[in-house]
Amino acid sequence: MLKIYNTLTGKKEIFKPIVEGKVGMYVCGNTVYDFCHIGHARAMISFDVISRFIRHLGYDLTYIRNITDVDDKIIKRAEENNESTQALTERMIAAQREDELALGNKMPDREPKATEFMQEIIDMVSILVEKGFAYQGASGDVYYRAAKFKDYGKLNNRKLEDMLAGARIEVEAAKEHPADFVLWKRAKEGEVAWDSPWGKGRPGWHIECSAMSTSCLGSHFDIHGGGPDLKFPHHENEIAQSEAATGKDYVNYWMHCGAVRVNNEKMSKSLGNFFTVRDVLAKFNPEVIRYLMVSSQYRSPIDYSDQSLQEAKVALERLYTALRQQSVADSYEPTEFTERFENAMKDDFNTAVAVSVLFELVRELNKAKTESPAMAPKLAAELRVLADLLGLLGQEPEYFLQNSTISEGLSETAIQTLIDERAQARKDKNFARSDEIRDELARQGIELLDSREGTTWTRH
RNA sequence: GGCCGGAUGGCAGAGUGGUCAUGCAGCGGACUGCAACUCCGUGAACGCCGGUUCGAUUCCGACUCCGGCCUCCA
Repeated sequence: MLKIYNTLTGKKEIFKPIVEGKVGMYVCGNTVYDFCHIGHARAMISFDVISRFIRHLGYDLTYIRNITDVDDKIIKRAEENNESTQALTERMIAAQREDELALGNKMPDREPKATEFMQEIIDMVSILVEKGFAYQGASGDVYYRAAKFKDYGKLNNRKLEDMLAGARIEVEAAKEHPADFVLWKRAKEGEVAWDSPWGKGRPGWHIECSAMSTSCLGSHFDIHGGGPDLKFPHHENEIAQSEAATGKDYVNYWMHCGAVRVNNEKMSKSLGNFFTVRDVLAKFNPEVIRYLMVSSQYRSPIDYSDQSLQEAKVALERLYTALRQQSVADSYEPTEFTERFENAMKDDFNTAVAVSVLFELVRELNKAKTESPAMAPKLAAELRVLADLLGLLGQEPEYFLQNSTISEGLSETAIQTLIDERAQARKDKNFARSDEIRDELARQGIELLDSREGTTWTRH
């Protein structure tokens, strides 16, 4: 039985889909005006792992993740770059896909773009206007009337009155109430725009998700996820729009991953303290990032630093070392490790515990190599299957261990030449020369491992 | 000010009302020409003050500190 922490209730709840055996999940994706940073990577990886496990449990999952390709920041950035918004968003979408494939994610079933759902968005705004939940202000923008929706604030435990006190931003004169937000924004001269009953313009940020999720999954679906900074106002506003428009419950389980921090501060665009996925991929194998994300529970904050990446890398090396030169059986009987792994994952996707099970399995595998060789391939197979649920250990061990740091260094042939020379020296009992070679390679980050079968190496 | 979430061994990070997390680092041992890998063993923790309890790191309350949201941000 799967338990999920629901932001809406603040509790772990037993998961029960609306339609037995089927799950609809909508995750808020990125606004594509810049490269993905590590915070985006976390959200994408978290929900990838969640989707894998939901499927593993046998549910027929439909996983939707949108792309926001109309927005003020996109317009601004495109202007700065002197390119069209479309050229900018297309470039960034391609870059995102590249990053994500490198990180080992499986793609969502569908990635709807806001620009492809204009009619649905306009229709929903029209309904809200008709029902009195929206109005066109003096500025020409259409606003949502927050005070009219009695449950406004239910996701964040907030009351409209309380929010006034803390309002830090100057209220636009055209709004009836400070908490009102834009559904349709009037275009300025030269901006990308679509025709609407309220004049040429573009959708507000929140309405696109209400329209796309409803359009892809229906007006009431199981899971809605996103990053921690989307809880308010984005998801609160989505609830208000959707439930006012349809008169029905919108989403049963709201899920939010934790923040990635740098120096104990949230990594964010506005603080400018972000590292792009590309920055990190220049220094580490992408799986190292994935391991870092998955080694904590998805809701906990993660501290990002070179040191945390380095530690993740060392941990992964241990896992891969166990699979090195190890045959993997085609089939196996699941052991207690599978059960423990699955139980951890069923408890709100506790990947930290699931990963610890992987390490215990590895110890068992390492022991089996000498103590019960017939078991080893089966344990190796089990390890690979479980790790794959987290999107880990999909690479060839040799590849991971010998290329894990992408940097200039000794070529493989140069390394092999030295290893051959050392083998001769050892045969001649010239251990001084042998150690000299090993030390020299160690200085270059190459660690040698002697065994009966010969010498292998790992690049650190 | 309002609303959330934290505080665990040297570091990272789970979890539990009374026996094990796990990884890295440390220490002892096995293996090795010496190492490394691996294995075995081992020390080490639950912010502070009260309360409940036979017993609390785990439950309850106060306090201190930290983070997030309240404005665009995964």
